Amino acid sequence: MTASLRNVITRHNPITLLDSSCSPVTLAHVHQIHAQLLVHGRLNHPLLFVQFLAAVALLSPGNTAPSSPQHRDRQLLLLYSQRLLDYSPHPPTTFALNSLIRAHSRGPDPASAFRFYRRLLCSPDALSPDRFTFTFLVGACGGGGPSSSAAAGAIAHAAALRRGFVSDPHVHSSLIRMYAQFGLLDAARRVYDELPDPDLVSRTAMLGALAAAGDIVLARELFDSMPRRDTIAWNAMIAGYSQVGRSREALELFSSMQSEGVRVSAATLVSVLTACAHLGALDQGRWVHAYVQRNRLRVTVTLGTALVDMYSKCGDVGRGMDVFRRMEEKNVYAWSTAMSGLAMHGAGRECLDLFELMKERGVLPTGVTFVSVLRGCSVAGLVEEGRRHFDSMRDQYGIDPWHEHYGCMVDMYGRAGRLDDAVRFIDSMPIEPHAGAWGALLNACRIYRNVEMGEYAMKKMVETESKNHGAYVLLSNIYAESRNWGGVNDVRESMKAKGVRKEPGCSVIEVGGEVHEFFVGDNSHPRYGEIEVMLREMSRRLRSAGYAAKTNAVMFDIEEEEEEDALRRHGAEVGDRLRADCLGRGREH
DNA sequence: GTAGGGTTAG
Repeated sequence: MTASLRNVITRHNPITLLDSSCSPVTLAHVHQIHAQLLVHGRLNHPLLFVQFLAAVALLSPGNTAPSSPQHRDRQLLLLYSQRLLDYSPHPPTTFALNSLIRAHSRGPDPASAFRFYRRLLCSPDALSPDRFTFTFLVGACGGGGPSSSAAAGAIAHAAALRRGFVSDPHVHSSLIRMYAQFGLLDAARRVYDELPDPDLVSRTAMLGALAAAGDIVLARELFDSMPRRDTIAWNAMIAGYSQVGRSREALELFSSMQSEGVRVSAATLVSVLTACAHLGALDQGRWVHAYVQRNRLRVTVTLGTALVDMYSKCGDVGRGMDVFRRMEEKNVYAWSTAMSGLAMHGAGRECLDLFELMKERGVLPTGVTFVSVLRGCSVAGLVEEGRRHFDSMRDQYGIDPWHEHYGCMVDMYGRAGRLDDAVRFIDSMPIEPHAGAWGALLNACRIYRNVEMGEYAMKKMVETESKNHGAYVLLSNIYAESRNWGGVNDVRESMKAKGVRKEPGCSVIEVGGEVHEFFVGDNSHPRYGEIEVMLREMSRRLRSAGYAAKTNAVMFDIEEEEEEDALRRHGAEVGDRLRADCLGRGREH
């Protein structure tokens, strides 16, 4: 039960039917409380009446599946508070309407917050909006829900401007965040520049806006220029680095944060875990997990999800599932993350079992969930089941498949060797196939050595995305596997002619908490000499154990004699195996 | 009596 509602009951009414541990509060509870308050005549006090109204309105937020009983209850609670307002024995106040605007800003239809704003303006009691009104109203426009819109946000902004509230610190920072949510960086900046000396919160909001727009350099400049930085400001900067994939900088900043003695929060750790997941930095990720346990931090859904993701992406899916099982609350993010981890590690059946469990628990899948479901089917070779799930997306959940889902389906048919079905599937697509769909087909052609269809897929892929080097590399590998060196050469020539460049491959490994990055042919590491000696030794032992490097298909754009050498240092396929076989040993799994 | 900035899945 929320503190505010408890206060209403206990402070003013000694007879309470409710014990403080009974949460969540349902409509039935509210009826009981309402009855008690009425019986004791408490609602005759305007102040208590409006406090009750506000408490009921604010019980409603939360993202629950539309089909769940909690969701219906929450909707009804919102309606209940409106009825309280409609049938109130007291004239409405700005406070009461603010509460409803606020409640709607967190609900499923934030735009309806405007209904109460209008009611405020048109009220016969000459009410006027205050700084709270605009903070809630602007907040209702962002959020990214189905009814949030930048146009509504601009209207709220204009109204706040007309009434002189944009320099209120709360309104100011809400405006910056709202515009940033719509990707309107310039609008956010204009608001920001309006104040000569924005406070810490507005600065942090602007920092976040810059980072979200990808301007991490400016974000860092703002961060460095801040006269004061609290935990949230640090979090915003670390999250910014994590989100744009500058994971090492995220970890570096986290380390400075600690040496400066700034308090670390759960949100900090979530961003740090994202960075660890990106880098495959298992040791650092484990350190974060230990930190959580040592400090007895509550494993919230967000933190738990980040841990599951980190363990899965760093190769320890078992530990990830341990964390997942222990999580108290599991939302669709948590389930999708766990499913993605299982699919990633080839545990397709387990991924699908988890999907069934998730539905049983009343959690509604999203498009992202279905990406994991289809991957699970793909890796487990469950073509028919995959097809059923794919069809259920639209039929049962009203989700129109995205490019990713079509790509997964092609991959599924392709991996199963059903190349003709894959092509038929592409032909039947209601949207224009993207490079990824052709890429999946091309990859299947490589697996099943179908040169002719591979050439066709390559042609289509290049038509869709002329600079996609992946297409060239895949086709070149097909030629290489069939020992068609002329074909390999042709691909190389045509890449040169079209100015397509293959990005140098890059491997990342973490040793003793430090992340090391290696590009193809890169010998700039300070301990390169030692590494080289070790690689030779590993190569020798692998050979004596009967392992033959698969050089024919992997190589691209490298001279034959360099091949095996380069493979040991790098290589998408073989490099990973080397790493898993040799360096990964000794780690606890 | 109400409020703002940072955190999770492809």
